[in-house]
Formats: sequence, structure tokens, C-alpha cells
Amino acid sequence: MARHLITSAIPYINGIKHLGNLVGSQLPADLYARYLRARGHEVLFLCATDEHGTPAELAAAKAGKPVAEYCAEMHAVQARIADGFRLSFDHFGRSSSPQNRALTQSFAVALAKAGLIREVTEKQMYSVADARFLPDRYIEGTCPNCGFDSARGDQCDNCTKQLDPTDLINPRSVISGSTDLELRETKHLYLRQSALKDELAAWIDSKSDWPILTTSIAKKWLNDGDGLQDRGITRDLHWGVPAQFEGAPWTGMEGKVFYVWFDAPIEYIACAQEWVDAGKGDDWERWWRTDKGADDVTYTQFMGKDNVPFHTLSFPATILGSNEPWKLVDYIKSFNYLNYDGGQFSTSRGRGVFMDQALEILPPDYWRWWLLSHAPETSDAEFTWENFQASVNKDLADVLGNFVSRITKFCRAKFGETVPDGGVWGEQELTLVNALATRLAAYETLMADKEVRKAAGELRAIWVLGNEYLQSAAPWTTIKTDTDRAAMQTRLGLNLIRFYAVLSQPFIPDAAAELLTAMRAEGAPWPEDAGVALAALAPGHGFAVPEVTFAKIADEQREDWQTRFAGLRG
RNA sequence: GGGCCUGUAGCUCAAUGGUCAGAGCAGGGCGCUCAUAACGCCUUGGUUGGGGGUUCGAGUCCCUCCGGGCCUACCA
Repeated sequence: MARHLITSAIPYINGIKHLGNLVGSQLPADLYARYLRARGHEVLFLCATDEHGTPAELAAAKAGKPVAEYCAEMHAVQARIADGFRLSFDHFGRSSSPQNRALTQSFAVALAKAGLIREVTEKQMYSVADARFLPDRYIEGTCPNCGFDSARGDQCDNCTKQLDPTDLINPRSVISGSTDLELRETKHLYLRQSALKDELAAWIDSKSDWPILTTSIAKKWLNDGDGLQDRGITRDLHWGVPAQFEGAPWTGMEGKVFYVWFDAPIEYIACAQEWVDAGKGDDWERWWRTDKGADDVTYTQFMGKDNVPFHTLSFPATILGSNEPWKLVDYIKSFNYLNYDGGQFSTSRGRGVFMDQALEILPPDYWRWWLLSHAPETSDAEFTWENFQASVNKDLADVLGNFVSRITKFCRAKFGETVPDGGVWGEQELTLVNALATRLAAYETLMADKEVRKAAGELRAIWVLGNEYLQSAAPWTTIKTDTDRAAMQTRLGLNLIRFYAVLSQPFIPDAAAELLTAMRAEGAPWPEDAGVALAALAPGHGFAVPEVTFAKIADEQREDWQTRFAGLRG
């Protein structure tokens, strides 16, 4: 038994996430957490909403609400949807929590003591009409390079040229359209990441088993240009962790907050405190403090590729630079993007299927299975309705669901709704059990390695073995001449349902639970030995014939959804 | 512009430099009748994006061209 800390990249508070966001972090993290729990490991699986920053302020303003109220509402919405997808967080926290505020400020002090914070006075664009400083991309104007009239202050979307807001012709605020902009001096704190460059590089180099996607992005940032750059960790905003506070080793930071990417990863730690404060646990330090037991913890993070620089460099810089005994991540599993029907999912343009909509049309297991079995691990992947329909119908309805139907209904018709007695395993059964044992071991290895797609493929192959067995054993033929043998074959078939339900739990928890309930085998443990597990349901054990576990997606449904989700989100 | 990833069967994807490039789905044939017209068996299908090179041997390594994607530090 080992102890595993698992975190999923924390979703931004601004709106409901789409399926691409889900498959890139929360869903595979949940798969891994569920698997490890099923294997009897001690797991702490944490996620939260990332609530600070300019987009949250603007979204709240647009909704006509105070930002704190907006975030509280959206947190509840996201928590409900996460629950709908059966994401088994031990706690779903908030980066705006008091715990995170205190911890973020504490980290800043520690970093300052270590000489890793420097003050920088710089000039930023200020919008008089909006009464706020504006990030570069919140300023638009005409591109000096190509003449595009909606170029952003950081880059022109038309000609891709890198820009500075002061390069723009006729710059205006994206928020209000106001052209009353001026450069104002402002002071910010910078984290001296450059001072930690060698230490970070050595650490990254030691991680030879990480996905290429993870290490290549990290190395790029470490080595690009002049190497790892210092990063501003404060912003001129109101919504965030105040950068001026009692005990702060600097002055003049009133009205400023820490940058979201500084406080968001710290929420991983604060979330464990929230977990304890919510009465769900009693000791968070044994998960996070290496001086208090966390040395034994294996820490795995899941995220989309856009989050990699912050998790491989910025956050580790915060941890290492603090000189405090915090647990560093052991493995970073990163994902590419999921595209939608020939283009990108887009939150801003409402393109694709969003988490709430997905749950409105189908149960979570359908989405979990398709998304995980098509997880964008080696490259970007593509969602199409045709592929979704075909995969789900074949894998879930035909291969697994129909297997359950055929054996339970056969048994009911011939022996009644109890596990039949008689007969002993022969050559055919031992061959099956051996094949299952081999595939089970492969499945366990793939799950432990976080090879999501391959694990899904192995699980499916395990389901297929049941159909192959039934087909060749043919109890419906056997029963005509040898009742005992037919009973034995049927008994094994029923045990396969229980076996499959246990193995399938991480992918399709609802269906697995339904099957275990039907087989009256709730709480069945992970099989230590396939042969033993496949004899667990003894003669006389009652069961119920399950309702159709997975209904098929009809062509009309698919076409309807295809049309419905083609355009903008209504 | 720079960097990284990627291109393999109609589709979605595999393949430590080493048998004849493999699976699933789709297509074709046969079988079965317990089952959600489900299942099983067999099978068609490839100049591995193009071109060069290294090597006894290249999908894999190098160069180049073409296509797709991501990142490029003030969105998060």
C-alpha cells in the first residue's frame, strides 16, 4: 500500500469547461485516483477552481455581480458538473480561500527571505475610463505590420507578429472601447526564477520517464533565448491575494494582488488544508510536508499542455525557492488538445460540447469511456459525432452491455435468477482464466503507467474475452445434453460480470456500480487472482437481470446533436 | 521568425533501429441463435506525406520539401 497525492489542473472560474478541458486534466486524474483506490492505496485527490485574475473580474462585471459572488456561484456550478461526471475529488476547493491567501503570502515571504524576490518598476497601459491597468491582450488597435484593425496588444491575430501595446495604431480598451489610454508607472514583484535555473534544469533532466510533451516544453522554457526569465508575480488588480499584507517584507504594493499563476498552484496545497477544515481529513501536512511524512507520498499532476510551463518551472521554483520542506511533484502527465469536428473547441466562441450540455444528453459513463479511450496523449485528438456514436455503441452497448444481457437472460431462462450449481472447470475454462490473468496484469501495468488509451484498449480486450468464451462454450447448446456443464459455463459467465464490473470501475463507475448491485456483489475487491475472483459468486448466489446497461445512440439522435452543437452555444 | 509535437489501412490509433508494419471500427464471407439485429471465426485493405542520405537493416536516425497543431513568457 502506498500513498498517492493526485491533483488535476484547476479549471478557471470563468464559465463552464468543454470536453477538451475535461479530458486534458480532471478526467484522467479521476481515472488514476479511482484505480489506485481500487488497488487499496491511500489516495488524496484534489482539485479546485482558479478564481483570480482579469477574466474573472470582467465576467463578474458582465454578469452584473460582485466578483466574489460571481465566483461563489460559478464554483457551485462547476462542483455540480464535476459531480455529474463522477469526478471523485476528495475536495474541490477554491483558490480564493483564506487558506490559500495565507499560504500564498507565506510563500512570498519565504521567497523574499531567500533573496528571490525583486522589485521592478515598469510602465503599463492604464485605461482612464475603465479605471484600471490593462493586460496587453485587453488592448486592441490597428496592426502596424499588416493593418489588421483588431490586433491585440500582445500579438496580431492576423499576421501573428509579436506586438507591444504601444506599437498599436489607435489603441483602445477591449473592455470599454475607450481610447483614453496612458502609460503609467507601476511597481511589481518578480520571482527570480533565473537564479533557480540550474537547479530546475537538473531536476527536469532527472525525470526521464515523463511524457515527452512535458519535458520538451520545460526544456524549451529553460533554454530559450537567454534562458529562464524572471517572472512578475503581482498584478494591478483588486481580485486576488493582496500583495501588501502584515509582515510583508516590502512596501508600496497596496492595491495590487499576486498573479493568478503564482497563487493557483499553491492552491494545491491550500486545498489540502481546506479538505481538513471541511472535516474530511485530519492531517494535510503528511501529504505535503516532507518533514511530516510526505516523503512517502507519490505526487502526480495531470494537465493540458498549456499548463506545463507553470507546473514544471514556476511552481517548482516557488517550492524550491522557499527553502521549506514542501513535496515536489513526482510525475507530470500532460495532454494535447481535443479538437471538435475539424476545428477547435472554443469557450469564447461556444463551439463544441460543454460539460453541462454533455450531461444533458447522455450519462457520464458514455463520455468518460469515449474521452478516456481517445485521450490526446501523443498528439491532438479529434471528436466527431460519428466516431463517438460508433465507439460507444460498439464498446459499451455491444461488447460489454450485451455480454451482460446474454448471460443473465440465459441463466434466468434456464436456471432462474441464482447462480447455478454443478460441473467443474475444464480445459476451456482454464484457458480463459489464464488469458484473463495475462490481460489483467497488462491492464494493471498500463493503469499504473497512466497509459490511458492503452489501458482502455486492454480493458476492452478483457470484455471481448467473455464473448469469445460464451461463443465457443455455447451453454445454450451444452444444456441440451449436459446440464451440469451448462451450469458451470453459466456460472463462469455470471462471475465474469462481477469481474468486469470491478475492473471497469475507474472508467465507467456508474455502470460498474449497477452491475455489482445486480450481481449482489457490492464492494467486490480488486482481483488478486483471476481464478479465485471468477469463482467468487458461488452456486445459490442470487442476482438480478440488469436493465439495459448502455442504450445505443440512434442515428437520429446523433444527427440531432450534430446540428445542435454545430453553431454557437445558445 | 524561433522552438516543439505530428503525418502509418476508408476512420481512430499501435509498433526499445531488427521476423511478413499491427489493433479496433467500417467493408466482404461464413457460423451461431443465449443476447441490446447482439456475438464468434475468417478476410479485403499500406510505396508508413514527397524526395534524398546514414546503416547489414529505417515507420523509427539525419537533411530537405509539403501538410496539420501547439507554444513563444502580460489570458489563464
